[in-house]
Parts: sequence; structure tokens; C-alpha cells
Amino acid sequence: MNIGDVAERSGLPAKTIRYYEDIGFIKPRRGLNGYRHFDEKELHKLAFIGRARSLGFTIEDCRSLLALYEDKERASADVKEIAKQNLKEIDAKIADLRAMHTTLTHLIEECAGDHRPDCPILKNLGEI
Amino acid sequence: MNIGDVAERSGLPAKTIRYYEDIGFIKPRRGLNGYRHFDEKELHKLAFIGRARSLGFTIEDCRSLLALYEDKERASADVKEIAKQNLKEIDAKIADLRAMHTTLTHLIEECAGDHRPDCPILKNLGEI
DNA sequence: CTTGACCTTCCACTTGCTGGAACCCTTATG
DNA sequence: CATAAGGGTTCCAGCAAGTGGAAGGTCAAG
Repeated sequence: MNIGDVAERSGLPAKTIRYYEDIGFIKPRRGLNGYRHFDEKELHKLAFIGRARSLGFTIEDCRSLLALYEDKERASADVKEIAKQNLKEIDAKIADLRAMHTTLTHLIEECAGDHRPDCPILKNLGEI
Repeated sequence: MNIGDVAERSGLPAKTIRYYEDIGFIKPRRGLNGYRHFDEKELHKLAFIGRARSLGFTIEDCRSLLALYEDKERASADVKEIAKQNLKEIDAKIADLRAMHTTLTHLIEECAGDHRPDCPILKNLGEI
């Protein structure tokens, strides 16, 4: 497979795949013309990374997960631990966003939204 | 006030304040020794930006808000519009995170978490 | 006089890509 | 055979929004 096929099948842009090679996730062989050639295994690895990224795992998380994925001796406890940590971070982000939501909603409600120059949103933001 | 005082009172790191000067948010005077000198107005502006940033407004949003904040002729409708747009984005982010949460929770539940090498999290991630 | 805290500038680095330029390779068509 | 489209390659620059660190100037206290 050339990079275009892998891009289509993995759902990742070709640019991103090259980037993932740069940072050492994959090492595809090269044809005589210099083109990258991918096998199914690399396709799976890329799909794996894509999924993990979309679940909010960082690149460094992916590195750990990939090491575990490839190591037949891996313990699922390790993976679970990483996932749990990730879940915690997701919860924290949700909490933050909810707080923002509440504050903003209040401000919007208080703001007349007509053309009067008095605006509680700006007022509130400027207070120390 | 020197930058340290402003940093403390606004809650922003000194580095960030210098950065905000770089990108044109503030233009503090300089003493003979080259030190920045801030007045209350700049302190308020910085606090304003800090609040807005923590509410998820981008730097560009802040630029608009600041322009409105400083313009006595501003219409609160404009501000409300920016805030509403922001609220929408916050909602979208929350929805995304909730989806991640659900998926991850399922995976974690299915994963034994003991030392057996079989792990549904990894399995699921690797599927195409 | 020296120490330590504070200030300055500048440059590099971060995360996770993305865009673009300039160029090579392959295949189909006139 | 020329050529044009549509792959592929490299490298360089840049995005947001700062952060870290080096090298050096300044100020107040002991």
C-alpha cells in the first residue's frame, strides 16, 4: 500500500502519517522510487493511534499504549491504569467547561443585548 | 506597579503579561531603568483578558472584546453575540468529551485489569 | 560590598499537526 | 513521444498561547 491507501483506510491524513513516521511510531519500507510501502500491521498501528488520539490520549500516551499493544507480555492492568487516568482528565475538563457554561449563561441572561452601551458581560470581566 | 505586582494582582504570570504586551494588548510605560510601569487601567485590562481567556475566549475574541470594552459606543448586542458563539463551542466540547467518557468507561469496564495479557481496550483500539 | 530578589531581552521549545513550495514518479491519452 | 494529471517525496514555516532558560542589568537590605 502507498500512503494514500493507508490514509484512506486509516482515516488519517497523509501528512499526519508522515508525521507519525517522523516521531517514530512506524517505519514503513521504501520502494526503489522512494515511496513508502505499508503492510497491514502498520495500517493497524495507525488505526490504533488514530482511535487513541480521538479518545483524548496524548501522543505520549499512545507511545505507552503502543508499547503495551506490541508487547505480548503486557499486563492489561497497565492499560487500564492509563485509561483510568485519562478518564479522570476527561472528567476534569468536563467540570471546567460546565463552570464556564454556567458563568457565561448567567452573563448572557443579564445582558440586554440591545444597543445600550451598558453590558454586564464586559463589566464582570473587568472586575478585579 | 512593576510587573511582579501586576502578576500577583491579576493572577497572570509575568511571562504572560510580557507576551500580552508583545501582541499589543497593553503598552505600559517604561521607567529610566527599563522597567515596565503599570497603572490601574492596565491592571484591569489584564484581569479582563485573564477572565475572558479562562472562559474559553481565544486571544482574537479577547481582542474584539477589548475593543468593545474600551469603546464607549459599543453595543452590548455585539458582546452578547460573541459570548453566545462561545457558549455554543463550549457545548460542543462538552458533548465530545461526554462521548469519549462513555467509550472509555465501557472499555475500562470490560477490561479485567489483572495480569492476563488479553485486554479489550487494546483490542478495540486496534480494530479497523 | 555583596547577596538575593527582581527586572530586562532574546531565543528556543512546547503539542500535534497543517500548508506550501519545489521537485520526482507513474499512468493515460493525443 | 510529449504531456498533463494525480500520485509521491523532502524540507521549511507556521498555528495557538504561551513557557523555559540563558545572560545580563537594577535595587534594597545587611
